[in-house]
Amino acid sequence: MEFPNTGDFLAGRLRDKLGHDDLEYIESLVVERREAETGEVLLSRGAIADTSTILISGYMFRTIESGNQRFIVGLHVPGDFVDLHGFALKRLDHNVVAAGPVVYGVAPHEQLREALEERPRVARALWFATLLDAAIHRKWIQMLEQLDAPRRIAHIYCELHRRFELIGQANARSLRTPFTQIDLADMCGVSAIHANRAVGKLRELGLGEIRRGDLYTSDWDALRKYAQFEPDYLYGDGPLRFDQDWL
Amino acid sequence: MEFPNTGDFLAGRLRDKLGHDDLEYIESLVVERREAETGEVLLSRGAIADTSTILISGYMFRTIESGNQRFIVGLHVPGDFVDLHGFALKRLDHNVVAAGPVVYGVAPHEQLREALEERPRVARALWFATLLDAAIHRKWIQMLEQLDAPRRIAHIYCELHRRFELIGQANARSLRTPFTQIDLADMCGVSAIHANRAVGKLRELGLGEIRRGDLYTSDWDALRKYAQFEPDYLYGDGPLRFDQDWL
DNA sequence: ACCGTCTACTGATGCATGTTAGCTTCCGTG
DNA sequence: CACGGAAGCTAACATGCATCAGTAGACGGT
Repeated sequence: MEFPNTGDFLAGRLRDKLGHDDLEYIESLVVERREAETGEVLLSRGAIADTSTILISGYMFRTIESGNQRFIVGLHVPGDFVDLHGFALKRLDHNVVAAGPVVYGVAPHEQLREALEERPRVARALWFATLLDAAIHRKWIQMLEQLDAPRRIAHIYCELHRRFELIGQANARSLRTPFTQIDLADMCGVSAIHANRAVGKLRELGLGEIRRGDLYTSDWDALRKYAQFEPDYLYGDGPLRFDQDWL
Repeated sequence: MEFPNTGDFLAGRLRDKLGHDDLEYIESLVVERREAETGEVLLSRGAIADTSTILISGYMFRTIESGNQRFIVGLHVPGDFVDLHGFALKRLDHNVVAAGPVVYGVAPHEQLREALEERPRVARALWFATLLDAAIHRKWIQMLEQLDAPRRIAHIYCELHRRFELIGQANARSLRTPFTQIDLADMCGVSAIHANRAVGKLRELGLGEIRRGDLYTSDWDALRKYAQFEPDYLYGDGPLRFDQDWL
């Protein structure tokens, strides 16, 4: 994966929503490429940022700290802008942390502001990206209200798998992540011990084997059914399909 | 409360973020005022809307249905646009339901689109509103991951109280809502029976009395402490204060 | 090779919450 | 006034999950 101007690493989720020149334009906003290690805090709550960040490879967490405890409130996959909201809100209400080794790009707000003013299609695509984040948040709320721990874990992996499908990077029999069981626990709102039992239950049920964060399964459909996973909220190809005409 | 052109019922949360003429402009987008009864579904998942809705009085729920069960994933108070995201996403991923008797305004997308193009400050204020929704979603995720049922209920009332403060409608000793204990249960992801226990516990602890949805308390601070409520995420006056200069 | 640390895993016990069932109070309506 | 439905409430038992205690393997540093 080269950089810059390769034309295939950026704006993953928007890839088939925008024309070639808009995509190239978005790429051109990224002036620098950086790397970070597991656990590195890329953006801190309360800090004022003058750049926005796009994830190129790896995973990032959105976390909220509260009394020595960490809560994971969102996940990001390659191609996601992780802090577009920081552009408009100025100060972030949460942290952004590297879930494993990551590569990311940096886009100065100054140039983003210019983009918003001069490229209405790009402006709306970026707005769409933040609205998609909100839709995913809502699904997590429902997931936490409805599902028990094993199903929450299954749902998270199903969501990630679908998100990788949407950027053409899904694998038929596995999904590789750097997540520890502690990470899974912090996403699901359960203790690490219980996350371990939940992982054990998925194995026991024959739905999937999670080893060092990597999920191996022979039957995604069974896993999706178990987790009651319905992908509509990701605005891919289903009934809620994102309306391209609008852009 | 008259209509239209009263200048004081709309854009509650944006009131002190925009100038007078921008507020008037937003008001002018609302071409019709309507009413609805408890439980009425104002917007259905999957439907295509050509208008956006602003809540004038009462409460609305955002709900997701799943297998005969209803999950409440968000709340709205007067002055909130409840479906701005419907404007950009076209199809909604969830329902919007009247939590009690409501009055609301309707703004055609056509005019909103014009507003976005001709009034960059208004466009950014509306974007801010959707980002604020997302920040609230994140807080709910954390709340569900961290708190037990009594604290979740307390947190929800503290959040509502603060949101009413921000639009100048808070009451020092009470907060009136039309919520049933079933509604509270569906917000907290617990059974109705357990919501009842949680309400009983708050009463037992002397933190507040909830009767037919109305909360009476003599000590908001104690309630906030119990719920570990930190209002920063609402982007009011705290350290995360919304940056007016930016608009 | 040794040590400490991090991650995965297991069992025992208690609290939080779900489920089922039945009862009461309130309120609108015939 | 009688009635019925919806909301609030209570009890008894079952399950989910937290907590505490402890073991074992992987890994990096010395």
